[in-house]
Parts: sequence; structure tokens; C-alpha cells
Amino acid sequence: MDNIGKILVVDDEADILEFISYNLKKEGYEVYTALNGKEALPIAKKTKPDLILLDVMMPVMDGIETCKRIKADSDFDQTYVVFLTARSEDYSEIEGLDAGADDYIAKPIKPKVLITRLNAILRRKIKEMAAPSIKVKDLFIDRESFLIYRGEQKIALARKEFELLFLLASKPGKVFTRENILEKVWGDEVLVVDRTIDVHIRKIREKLGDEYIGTVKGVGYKFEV
Amino acid sequence: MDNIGKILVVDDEADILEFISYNLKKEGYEVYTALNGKEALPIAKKTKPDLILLDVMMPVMDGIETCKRIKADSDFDQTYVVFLTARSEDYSEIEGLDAGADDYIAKPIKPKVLITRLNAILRRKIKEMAAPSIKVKDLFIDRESFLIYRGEQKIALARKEFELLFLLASKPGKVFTRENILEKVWGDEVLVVDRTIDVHIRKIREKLGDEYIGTVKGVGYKFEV
DNA sequence: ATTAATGTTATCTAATTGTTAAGCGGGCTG
DNA sequence: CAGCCCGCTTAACAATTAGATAACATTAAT
Repeated sequence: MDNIGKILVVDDEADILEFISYNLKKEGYEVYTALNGKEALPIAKKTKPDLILLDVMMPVMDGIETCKRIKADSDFDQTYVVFLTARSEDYSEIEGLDAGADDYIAKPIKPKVLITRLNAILRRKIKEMAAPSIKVKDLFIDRESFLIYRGEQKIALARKEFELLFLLASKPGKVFTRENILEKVWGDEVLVVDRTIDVHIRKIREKLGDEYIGTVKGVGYKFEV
Repeated sequence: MDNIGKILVVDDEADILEFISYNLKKEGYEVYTALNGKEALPIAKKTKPDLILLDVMMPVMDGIETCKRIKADSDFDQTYVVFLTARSEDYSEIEGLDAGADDYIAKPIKPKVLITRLNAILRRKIKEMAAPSIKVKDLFIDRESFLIYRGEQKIALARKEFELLFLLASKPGKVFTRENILEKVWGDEVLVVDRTIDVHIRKIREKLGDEYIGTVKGVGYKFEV
């Protein structure tokens, strides 16, 4: 299991803390914990987590206050904050998002849901931080503009087409299985038939030519080198 | 039949334990047993099994708790956990998978089903852990790209051909019987005549030359060293 | 020399992928 | 708000190719 990121979990109930911590570790995350906001800040400073999971209702320093302080600190520009809120207190949802939280998850927590959401959030983050452009063969694949440059020629791809090409081009020569592609381009909550990929491949080939994407029958697709 | 792996079986009913144990040993597995979770942990620590077969309902320490402890221990990152669950208690199926189990098998246990499932699981494991590429003689056999490199030359094999060559090359000099090959390349649900292998061998030789794969008449094939 | 095992070729089928077209829904513009 | 455009998905059909088998040829062992 690959190490995808660091997460700081903050909750005043020790058993919930352990429960979440256990599930995240299982998933391959590096997990830190704190029992309240006051405790959390210095830990966050030191460990620079990718994401902070923050209970709203806490003694000493509640989640909203903590979130505001975190968001005010430029050290944490790259840090996502996700609130844990009891289902009833939906008001805090709004207030929380006002405080700068990037998302929220309702208690009671189901491991599958938790993992799925966090994976999605962090995948988004990783994507944002990923190299903004790739140069392969005669192509310049540019995230900034979502355009493919071939010499002077500019070629526009639709978002999914772009993401798919970007993925393949990120490791030229490597074969990506359909499973692989669905997971990385579509995400966990995949609700598409894998044949959809074929159609996107077709459109990319139509726009760029057949020489870039190769088929490995029974396995998947790859960027030809 | 070659020794494919170590399995720890945990169940509180001695006769079930013996029944499973007997069937697994017959299949060539190295089998350890324990009567409950508490007993199982130290044994697991010592023997480092490839797979743990865990009854859910047990006194002293039940399967779910045991599973959680196992999964929390980084010593067992490479260990699969499979639950044994009574058919009625399907709820535990979900809970069990939440606890980190990799699969589950419903009681009552049929030996054939058990063996088939475990073989499948362990084969998957072995494949995942397998080196992604092999260098032998003047060949570089690369799973990433599904290509064979000979110097600058790239040679493409069909999937089955590739898998077959990969298998032989994974242990140069070792003779693989047809049985062996069918099991590893085709899987358990083999519904092919073993002469099919000959044809694939032929195609590989055609593409790479005759010097790589040797025939041991009456036994099988091997990668020549 | 006889026989069993393997090599080789050709053919068929089933699985996989390519391709086209149609439907749906969101967002934008007038 | 209506109407249109566009991106995404799926379904349906076509094309392709990997894979399986049978049939016949050849080889090696006793």
C-alpha cells in the first residue's frame, strides 16, 4: 500500500480518535492525533499534514476556532481542513464552511465513507499539486490551459480526454489497465462502464492521431514511446 | 505439488480446525492452528503466515478483534486475512471487511471451494509481490510495458505468451510441468487442454528464437540458462 | 521399430476493442 | 426562461485478434 499522505485527526473522544486513526492507517496514511484544537496547532506546525480532520464540538478550543487559526496561517495554504459534525448540528456545516473548511463529514462515521471521501479530496489535491505540464514526443501537455501544443498547433481536449491523456503521458510506456484508469481519472465512486474509456481513447486519437496511444489487448492502454 | 505458502487457521472448534487443516496440508500448504484470537497472535508473529483463516465467532478473542489487531501491526502488511462466517450472519461480512479482512468464506465449508478460493487469493498475492521485471540472458522482460527488450529491439508478445514466458523466466533453469503452467498462467478454472501450452510455446519461440525455452520431454518446459 | 510425447500448421470461435450514433443533462446565451 | 451547444455516457454493431483445438508431422525414448 503506498503512502499517499499525512493526516492529522483532532477529536476529544479518545475511542473515536482511535477508530478513525486505525482506519486511516490501514489505508496507508500517516496519521497524527490530537485531543483538542490547542493541542492540534503545534502538532500541525511540526508535521505539516496534507489534511486535518477536525471535530467541531471540542473543549478547550473548538473546531471552528481551530480552523480559523489554521486558515489564517500561510504555512497551511496547502492544507485541507475537513470537519466532523454530528448529523443534527447541520448549522455548523454552514458556519464551518464559512470558517474556511474545505469539506465536512457527518457523524456517525462509516469507515468506507470516510476513506472514500478523504481519498477523493486528497486525490484532488495531489492532482492540483502535480506537475502542471508534461513534455513527451512532440507534445506539450499543459494543465494550466488544458491545451495540447504540437509545435505551433494548439489542440483542445475535453476535460476527461485531457485527464486520460495526462495520466497515460505521465508514465510513457507504462500500460494502464482499465481498472487503473477508472480509479485515477474517474475516482472511487466509479459509476461508469469501463467501455467508456474506449470512447474517450477514440476521441483523443481522432484529435491527435493514432501514433500516441497504444492498445495492449487484454491489458490496457499506454502512451507509446 | 509445491509448497506455496503458510496458512494459519484459527477456529475454536477442534474438529473443524482439523478438517480444514487436513485439507490444506493435502494441498501442500504449511498449516498452523490456533483455538482463539489470543492464542493466534503470538503464533502469527512467529510464523509469519501468508494468509490467516479466521473464524468470526470465537471465545476469548473473536475474529473481528483479532483481525483489527493483525491489520494494525505493520509486521502483517503482507498478510491476507480471510474470515470464516456462518452463512446466516451475513452482517458480519460487512463488519468483517471493515475490520480489514481481505475476503470471507461462508460456512459450511466445502473443501473444493476452500482450496479454490485460497489458491486464487494467494496467487493474486504472489503476483502482486512479484518483481515487475526480469533480466535474463540478453532479455529484459518488462511488466510495465508488456514488452520484451533484446538490446534496442522491442518484441511484443500476446498476453498469454507474455505470462507464460514471464513464469518460465522467473526461475531460469527450473522445469515447469504442464500442470504447473496451467495453474499459474491460466488459473484454477482451467478449461483448456494442456496441448494449448505447446502452441503458445511455439509462438514464443517463433518470436524470440528457439534458444530460450527448452523442452524436457515427459516433464515440461524451462527457461534455458 | 514402435510408441508416446512434442512440434507445427491451419482453422474456428470467443473475447476484446474500434467506431458510430443517440440520449441525457448542465451550462451558457440571447 | 427557452433554446442551443457541448461533454459525457451508453448501447449497438463492426472489425480485429488472441486463444483454443484438431489434425498431421516429427522427434526422442525404450
